[in-house]
Amino acid sequence: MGMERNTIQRRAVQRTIQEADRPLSPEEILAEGKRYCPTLGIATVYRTVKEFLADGWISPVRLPGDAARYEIAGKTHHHYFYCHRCARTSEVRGCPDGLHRLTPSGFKLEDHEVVLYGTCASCVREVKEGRKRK
Amino acid sequence: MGMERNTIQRRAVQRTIQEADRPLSPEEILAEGKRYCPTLGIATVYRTVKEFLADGWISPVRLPGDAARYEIAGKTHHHYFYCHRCARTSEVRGCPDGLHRLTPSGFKLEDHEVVLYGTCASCVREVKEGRKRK
DNA sequence: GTCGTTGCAAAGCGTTTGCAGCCTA
DNA sequence: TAGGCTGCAAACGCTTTGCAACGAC
Repeated sequence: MGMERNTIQRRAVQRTIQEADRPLSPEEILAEGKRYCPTLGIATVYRTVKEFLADGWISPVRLPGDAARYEIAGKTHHHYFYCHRCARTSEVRGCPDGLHRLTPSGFKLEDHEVVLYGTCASCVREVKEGRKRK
Repeated sequence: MGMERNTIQRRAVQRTIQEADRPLSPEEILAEGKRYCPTLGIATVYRTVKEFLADGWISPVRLPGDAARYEIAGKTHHHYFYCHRCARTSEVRGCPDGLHRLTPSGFKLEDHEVVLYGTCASCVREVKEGRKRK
């Protein structure tokens, strides 16, 4: 694989992505990665992510209209829930039904992407707390 | 509605979006709009699009990894089929079932996006033709 | 004539790249 | 020690904003 030198920075990025339970944006990788390497820079994050992508070790998660996020490759098929309040992306298991029914006749369906939008559990909780205090 | 003055520029943007048979990016709106107003500037396009969005006249089309595009609002709720062969985006009516079933417990589902990927009817036909000739 | 609107240019913002110095092997 | 790797800062492309001039009403 492309990694020729095993540096603190690369281990930090690798570990960060590995330990995350959701796809991370470069900025999120930087913030978390600094816990393992305080001098970590954003340029290195971008360069390392690019390398890991080329290696096939991670795969890009592209939500409509949002910056790319990255997660370990080879996970089982899944989709995403995007919280518009905290901008975090959670993983969603399973697929909706009837995708083939939607496909126009004559078209060949090969893949699909589903993104759910709304408020995540912790934000729902915070909103409720906020209302109580008023 | 927000439009207080009926300027050439706004009419140009409005007409461009109205006459398009597909969602347009700001850059595409600028290029087309210049046919109706040669002095049209990109800043005005962004400002006008923002206004139209606030007015509810147009709605954003968000495809994964792609820049935002805009189309006339008020169409019935729909999704998109992206053909990876000709890179065209078709409209798909209806929604899959069981979206709520996918939503993690405690989360509040407010919206969703579905993108189908595959081969469109005319590309399916072309591929078949190609095979026959062999 | 007023004042909302425009076009330019500059500023933001996220991402990429050039480069001198650092550090892994 | 060599040269890949890093961090800084500048460059980039797209979008937003400040401002003086313009023009719809």
